[in-house]
Amino acid sequence: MTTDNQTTLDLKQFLPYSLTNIAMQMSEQFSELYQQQFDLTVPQWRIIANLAQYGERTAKELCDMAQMDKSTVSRAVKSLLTRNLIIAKENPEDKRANLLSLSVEGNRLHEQIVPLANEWQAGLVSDLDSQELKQFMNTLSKLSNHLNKSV
Amino acid sequence: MTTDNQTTLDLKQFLPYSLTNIAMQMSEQFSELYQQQFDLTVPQWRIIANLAQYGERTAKELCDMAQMDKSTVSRAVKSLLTRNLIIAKENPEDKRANLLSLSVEGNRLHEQIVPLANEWQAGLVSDLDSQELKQFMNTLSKLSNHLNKSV
DNA sequence: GTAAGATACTCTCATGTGAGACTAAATTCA
DNA sequence: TGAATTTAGTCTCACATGAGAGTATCTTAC
Repeated sequence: MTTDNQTTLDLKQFLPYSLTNIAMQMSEQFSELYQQQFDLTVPQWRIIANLAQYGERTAKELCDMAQMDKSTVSRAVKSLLTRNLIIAKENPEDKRANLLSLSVEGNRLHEQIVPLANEWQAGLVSDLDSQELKQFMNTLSKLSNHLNKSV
Repeated sequence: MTTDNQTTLDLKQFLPYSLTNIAMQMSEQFSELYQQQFDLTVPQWRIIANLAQYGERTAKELCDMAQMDKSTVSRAVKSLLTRNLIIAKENPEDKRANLLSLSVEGNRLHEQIVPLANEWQAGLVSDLDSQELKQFMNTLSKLSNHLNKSV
């Protein structure tokens, strides 16, 4: 790939541009699977998925893990609590920061979505062989590391 | 990569999730380069970059190219017009759809941003060798094709 | 050629987001 | 200890976004 630093910018090769486009499409298409069917917003789904994978966390930790604003998380948590999909437990080590975790219903919901998610992704990557996918994930995590370094 | 379709979802490996995170970080970090310095919003920058690369286009075409909502494009175009960064020319083939293009000032602005963008990306991918980058771009475009097929 | 439908764009309105003020709790430092 | 600072979370406000109505123009079908 030759890039002329002076005058030319190829958007297809420019990552902040093309990756944003692709990520938006993915998120949009995948979120159709849970939005109407399970009445979850994107932030709500992200919280549930993180609690399912990583267990008990505080709101702050969820902000950091999923790169969401504290207000967004605060609202999503509030709504998940009223729907009894998550549980808040007092944190013995810090009374400001409740420990959040999935309720039985929340877990059941998550278990319904997981196979849909895995199927969806299997379709998405069906054009790639496993070596290519592995390589792609690897490069992605290098990029992610680089971005986190410079913060 | 082994995935248990029944109960497990690894968010790090789940593309709608991890790609969104990475794309958001990229866009955020890169946009710092043009937001204050050149007083451009993200949609404004995207329009300028597309007009620079692809020449004269209608608002509708910009919507499709950059996956932006028609309202968002309409507002960004309006503002770029009042700032004289772009020019609207009547379209002989369709009086509803003006042909938009960069003005001299718009071009000058773009020429200032391009080297910053290329430098920025060069830093981002500095951990990758050129083969790895090429492969990554290739996989990205396969994913993009797949997403566009299913729309 | 005209009526009916589709399309490009603008505008209005409802909603979600993020910045920043605020409160309560924890930590640091003297 | 006690005072000053930091931190977690909520709330308010300003703003950007996207859905949908409205207008002008173009296309299709009879």
